[in-house]
Amino acid sequence: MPASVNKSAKRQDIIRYAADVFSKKGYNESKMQEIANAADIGKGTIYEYFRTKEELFLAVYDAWMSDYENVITDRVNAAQDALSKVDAIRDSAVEFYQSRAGQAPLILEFWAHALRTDNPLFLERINKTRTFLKELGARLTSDLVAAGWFNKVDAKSFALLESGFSDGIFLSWVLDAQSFPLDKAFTLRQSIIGLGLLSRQAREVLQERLEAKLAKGIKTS
Amino acid sequence: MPASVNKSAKRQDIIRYAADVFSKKGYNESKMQEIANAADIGKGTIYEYFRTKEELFLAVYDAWMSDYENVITDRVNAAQDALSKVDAIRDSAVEFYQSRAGQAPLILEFWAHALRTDNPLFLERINKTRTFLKELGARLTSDLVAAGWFNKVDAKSFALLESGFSDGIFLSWVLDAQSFPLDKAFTLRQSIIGLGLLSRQAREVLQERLEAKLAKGIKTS
Amino acid sequence: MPASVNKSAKRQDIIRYAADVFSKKGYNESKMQEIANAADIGKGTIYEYFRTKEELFLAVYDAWMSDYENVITDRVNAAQDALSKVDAIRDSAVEFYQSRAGQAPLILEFWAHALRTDNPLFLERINKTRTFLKELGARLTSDLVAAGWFNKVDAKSFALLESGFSDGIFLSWVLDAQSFPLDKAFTLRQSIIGLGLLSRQAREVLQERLEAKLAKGIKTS
Amino acid sequence: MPASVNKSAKRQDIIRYAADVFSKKGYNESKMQEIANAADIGKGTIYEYFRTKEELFLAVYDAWMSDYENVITDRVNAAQDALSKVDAIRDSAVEFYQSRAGQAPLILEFWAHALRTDNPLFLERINKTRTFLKELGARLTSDLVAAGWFNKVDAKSFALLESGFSDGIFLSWVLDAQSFPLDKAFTLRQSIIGLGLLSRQAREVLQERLEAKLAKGIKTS
DNA sequence: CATGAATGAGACTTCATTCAT
DNA sequence: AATGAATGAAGTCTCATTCAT
Repeated sequence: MPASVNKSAKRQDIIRYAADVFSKKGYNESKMQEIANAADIGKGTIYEYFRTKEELFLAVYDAWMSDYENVITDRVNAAQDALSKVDAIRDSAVEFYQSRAGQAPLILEFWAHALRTDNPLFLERINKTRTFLKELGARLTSDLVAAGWFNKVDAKSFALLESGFSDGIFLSWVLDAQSFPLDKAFTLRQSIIGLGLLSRQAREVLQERLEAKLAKGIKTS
Repeated sequence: MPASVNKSAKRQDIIRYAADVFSKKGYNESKMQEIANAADIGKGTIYEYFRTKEELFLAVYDAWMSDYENVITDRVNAAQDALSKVDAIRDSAVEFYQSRAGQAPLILEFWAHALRTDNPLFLERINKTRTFLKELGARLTSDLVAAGWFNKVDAKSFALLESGFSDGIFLSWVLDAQSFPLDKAFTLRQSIIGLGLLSRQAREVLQERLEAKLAKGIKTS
Repeated sequence: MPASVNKSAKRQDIIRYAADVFSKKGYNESKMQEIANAADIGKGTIYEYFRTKEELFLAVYDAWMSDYENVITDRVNAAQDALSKVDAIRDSAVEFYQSRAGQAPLILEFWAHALRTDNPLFLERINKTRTFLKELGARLTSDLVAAGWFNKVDAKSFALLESGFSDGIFLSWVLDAQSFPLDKAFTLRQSIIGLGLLSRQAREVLQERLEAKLAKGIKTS
Repeated sequence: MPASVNKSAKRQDIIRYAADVFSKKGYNESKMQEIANAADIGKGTIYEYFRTKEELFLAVYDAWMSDYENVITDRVNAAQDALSKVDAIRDSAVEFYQSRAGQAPLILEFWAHALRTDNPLFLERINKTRTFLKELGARLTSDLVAAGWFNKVDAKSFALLESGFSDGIFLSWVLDAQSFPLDKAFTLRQSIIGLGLLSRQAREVLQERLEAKLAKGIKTS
């Protein structure tokens, strides 16, 4: 009779409603009672599915990030060559963030919470996705170098940086109240990364030195 | 006898100790009593200088960001030409973040708090620094284009993106437990932005299209 | 098992215990913890039934005054003629106050609180009972005039004054540490009001003038 | 140079300003800082003249009541015969209350505070004035009986009751937001007390019994 | 399984009072 | 004498969590 007929489905239900509440109020201002009301269940029922508020919060983040990884994986697998795979990542990231624009502050809340809680699971979960993205990025970068599209670049360093770029654009977008088009920003990012800004003349002067740096990456010494 | 002999100095004292506590515990887990203990003053004394916990939190952020802006302004002013000014920004950002590595989580905490509080002062304060950085970045970018170092690029769009890049790298650094050298990352960022990753052959194919995108920026339609 | 098995009964319980505490300590010196202890419940439980301390205080007063009005109404209805109804009011007032002698200071506390709080509900509640008593008094006075027991007197003015007399006697009784018999005082009051103090000779001199004043009441000019 | 050049005068100053603040806010909501501001002195200065907030409060009440007693004493002494002395009391009471209408709630606050504080001085001070009034009233009543104006009445009982009547009218006046003319109410009171309400016929029936009660007063059995 | 009444630890904030200047 | 910065005890109210039904 209810929308969710088994434990797992109901768990998903709660996560969905909790995500809404957490998004709007942040972790500390979200009350278990409010989440229960949103999910139209009793306050005690939440505790049948999650031991603590923190565990629920983690589950919400986990659901978001798993969705994110899955969307990207699907799109990347569907793309034929490295170049289209890169586009696939960019497009799925943009679409994903935009489709959940209302919940975007949640991500910041997770990051902040992960840094302040004693519970190591939060940082672990964050790094799971970060590692997924960095490895995927490094793999594609290597492919693009191998295919002759890219100059030699330290793939791991670049992937780390690039995932930072993405998060940074997303962060700007959120702090600026989503006032600029996210897709355009990601496209511009790609143009910059691809072409660089230097003029022909400047490039002639600096090329050698900069190529060395790209190849070396950010490794210590 | 006391370290601080006047109201203003004592206020700074409290801000300094509060910054430590907020950094370690986050906003909600930081207790006024704990801050008072750290500053070795009575709990009530804090309220002689700050009306609420939130006001103190804002003052801590304001102090941080004001310092940041001042450091950058000084270094930029001391630099002679646009190219060294760009380096000055990069260097002062890196040094500033590194010198306060322990308080880095504070920034995330502010961002998260700003997005959920009803108090508009938080977002306003954040945007003050963001605007400062974007305008400085746009100005320098225009100079570099005018000087022939850069190809034509929409300066405001690029500055927005670049400040996002910086925040993103900083974010990565914090979430990765500061496990990579921040200066190397910023240097690599600069190489990428300058030279781009495309190989000579790929560049020939894509140059025209990408240059158009750089000139256009992220403006809508 | 518990003394109160439903929400409403438990609410009444809390009101009863709160009345005790408020009576003994006054509003400000009564602590929620103390009331909770008296009622043998958790501090938080009070807040399940009353949103604030003030709301609880109002509920205590409301319960007292509702009881008071009900007692009087019952007794007045049971009395046959106007004269016995007047006695009924006097008797029920005296008995009511005496039966709750220990809580008498509460009334003063309400009056004082009502005059200083911003919450208009307090004065409204006070005036509800005052209006009830004044209207009842005016009605009976008119009946007694009509029945020839009383000379012509402005019924509303007299009722206002008489309810003031009652409160005044009660006030004296409380401030004098309840050191005189309340019933005797009310009886004496009734004798004075009925017969007046003037001697036969004085009456002859003053009767006409005073009767005019009684008929006129306290209306302006 | 200052308005008050000696300790005693400054003490009076503080009392005056404190009376204003206490009147407006009540005891608990009046803050020492606020009183200091009103008196345009430093917070600590109040403590040069009063040991505690309660002592200041008591001093305010004492000043009020001393003024009250003095006004009445002066007017009563100026009156020639017992009958005019009675009028003098009534008039000075009415005028005094009206001249300080804004501070009227203060009296209630005192009464309430006296009943709840452990400090016995409050009730003692209240009873000082009450005794003054009751003794004065009893003396005048005896005079009026002796002079043949009044029937035989227990003077002490009547004086007790009558001072209760006065307080009761004052109370009504305050709780009804001073919406009726106080002088008219006191005049009506006097008419009732003098003449009584009973009609000629009723009086014939009840006279004997009521006169016995008046003579007996409220003494216990 | 589901619930929601009960709980009490704990936080922020207030403010009377002190005391060094 | 006058001040006001400093204090910390104390109070109201919140809310995650429990558990009997």
